[in-house]
Amino acid sequence: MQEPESAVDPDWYAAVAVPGPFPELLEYSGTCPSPVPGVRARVPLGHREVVGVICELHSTPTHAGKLRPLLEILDLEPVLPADVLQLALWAARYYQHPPGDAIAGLVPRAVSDMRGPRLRVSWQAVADAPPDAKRAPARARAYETLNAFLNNPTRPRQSATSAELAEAGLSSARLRDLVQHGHATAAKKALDHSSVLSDPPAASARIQDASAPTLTEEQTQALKGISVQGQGFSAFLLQGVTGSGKTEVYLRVIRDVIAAGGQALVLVPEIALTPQTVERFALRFPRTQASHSGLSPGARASLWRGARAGEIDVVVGTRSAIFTPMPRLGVIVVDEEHDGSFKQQDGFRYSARDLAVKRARDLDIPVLLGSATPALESLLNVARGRYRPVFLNSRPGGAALPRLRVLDVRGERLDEGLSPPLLRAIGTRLQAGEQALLFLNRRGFAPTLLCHGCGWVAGCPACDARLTAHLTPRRLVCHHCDHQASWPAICPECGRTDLQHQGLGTQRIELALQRHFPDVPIVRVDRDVASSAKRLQAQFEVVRNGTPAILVGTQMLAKGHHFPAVTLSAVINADGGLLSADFRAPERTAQLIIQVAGRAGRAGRNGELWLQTYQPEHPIIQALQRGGYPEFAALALKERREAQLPPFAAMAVFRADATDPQRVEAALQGLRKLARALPEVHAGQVSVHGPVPAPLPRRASRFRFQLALMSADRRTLHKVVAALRIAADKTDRRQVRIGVDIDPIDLY
DNA sequence: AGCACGCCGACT
DNA sequence: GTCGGCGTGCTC
Repeated sequence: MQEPESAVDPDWYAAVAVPGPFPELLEYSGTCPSPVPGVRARVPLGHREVVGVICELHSTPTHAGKLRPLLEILDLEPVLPADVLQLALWAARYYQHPPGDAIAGLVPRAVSDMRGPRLRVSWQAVADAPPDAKRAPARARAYETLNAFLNNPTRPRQSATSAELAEAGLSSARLRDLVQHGHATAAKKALDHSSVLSDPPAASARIQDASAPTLTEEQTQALKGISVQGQGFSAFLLQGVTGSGKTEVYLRVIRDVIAAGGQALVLVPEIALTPQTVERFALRFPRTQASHSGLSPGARASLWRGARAGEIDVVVGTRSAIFTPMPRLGVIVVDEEHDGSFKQQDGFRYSARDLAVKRARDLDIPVLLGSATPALESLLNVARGRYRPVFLNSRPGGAALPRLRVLDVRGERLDEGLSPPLLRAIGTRLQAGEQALLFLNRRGFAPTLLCHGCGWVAGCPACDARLTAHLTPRRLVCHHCDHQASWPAICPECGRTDLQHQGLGTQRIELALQRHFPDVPIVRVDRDVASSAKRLQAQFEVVRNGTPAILVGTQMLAKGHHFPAVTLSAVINADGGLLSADFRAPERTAQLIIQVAGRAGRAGRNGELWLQTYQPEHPIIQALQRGGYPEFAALALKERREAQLPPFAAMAVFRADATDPQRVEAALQGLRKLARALPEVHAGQVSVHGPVPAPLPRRASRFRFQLALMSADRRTLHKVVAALRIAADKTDRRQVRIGVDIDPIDLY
């Protein structure tokens, strides 16, 4: 290929993060004015041009092969400041993800378009050389389409973008073909997005704490224990029961940081990032901004710009906010640190919580992890002296933690999953003018639709899963791939009308409660309701006035929201998480139960938590009943230690999927074989498990397998994983997709 | 990922 | 000859 060779010798060599599945940075040569790492550059890549981020500069080449010259530096100032760039590169290495791809996902599109050059390609027909309609009819048709588009009588134009033409039915390949044969000319035009970078927020008072509540004695002690100023790196685990005022402690810590001219980053779980959460910070610190995946490109760019320029004091965001550039960052807070949403579940599978600790260490600033139900990982870090524990044990206002009532439902005649004692207890609370909250981990009406005549079960055509019956709208829905089907009136197998729905969903509980308590509003909160923000707000409005009501819902109910009038909460089916094959299921179940408990009995009223279970003697339930979460955690840690499972071992999982099940298993079988030949595996320092089919073996028409690796030593494991990944990269992505999940939190 | 190239069968 | 449809291989 002909390359316009630069006449002069290169002055420097740049390692560039280029979007794509490249295991390393790509190297280019450059001349004269040396750029700063973190700026974008236009570079040639194969037969195209892409935009990448310059990560490193060297005076001598590193790559053995030929180097092509970098085409253009696109920024004067880095789009990624050095610390964020280093964090992202470290994370790409740690989580074994292509660095270019990792970095491409971080920078807002409008700030830096990494997902392909945002170049508008415009095309123009050349009139004097139409193709021969006989020899090349397809080409002639393409030419005609182009001509017709440009000479459209209603809207004639000089040129057209490739996107417009694609809509008119001309593929970019066809257009390129026209250009190649001289029937059209192409002109490339860069898209201007400089306008996005403007509007700095008006300077104003940075702290407004006139109305801040006085701290309780315990909060004051906790704050003393944290004593953030000038202490450098330190990781704190703030263990506070629900309602103990953790947020107020965060606010005080952040206050001091801002007063000293610093910035603060607050990470919250996806489900907790509500306008109310942000408002809580914004009232105290006017220069607060929310960061989450739903931001418009403009808002995202503006946040990025403002944070980078130091005009924003507090960023409250979900996991991706960990990469926000903040030049004067003084503290990082991770609220509900045990929450699974801090771990990205596909692609670049980083843990924002763990990266928060890493970033704090790099910057030598404190990090504050808070939870009522800390992850076992974090508790072990306390035990090993890596995190400093801080406790908040009582609830302001003197409300006691709800009493745990384990309700053995064996032999009870349940009405739609509800036992008579529970119904009576709810009735009592309602009569006392109070509210009740019922938790069930499944939305819809019923998880199974079954023919009583022939045993036919409504299944998903694309997954190994049953379709869940939904009542409003009346449909069958796959909760794994969103496949929808109509709810049949007769059995498609045998034609009988004897269709029964089995199992419980939130809609079904809602109906049953309406029957039992016809005069009381039943408020359902799950993903189906939450898809409409207005509807969700309307639902909460009913609850907030404090008159008798019953809330029914999934996870969404268990987290974050304040329901002051709720005095009874119940887990309808506490057994769901006790039977799972995933060794982390008990931990998640216990956390959920405690979270649900936390919804009841606030604001001075004592509450109760009911657990309906078929296994009242189960160790998890026993431990929770005896000593709450700490007792459970001690038990669970002991079990994990004995079984040498995380957090006592490091873990990595290779996940593979393909349309052909044999191919997937064979690919992982190959990796396993390779692993066993490695000395670390052979010597037993690293154990290999599988390959086994994923718990949901077929999802969205793809077959899934996984291969797990564990080791007592993280670095040994990393070494083995790195070696295997090189082999995995050699398998054809188009046949079998293989990805690595470092520190997985879900085996799914 | 994106793109070119080469090979194939089908059509004209 | 061209036209498409694909598998295969490469990109500093």
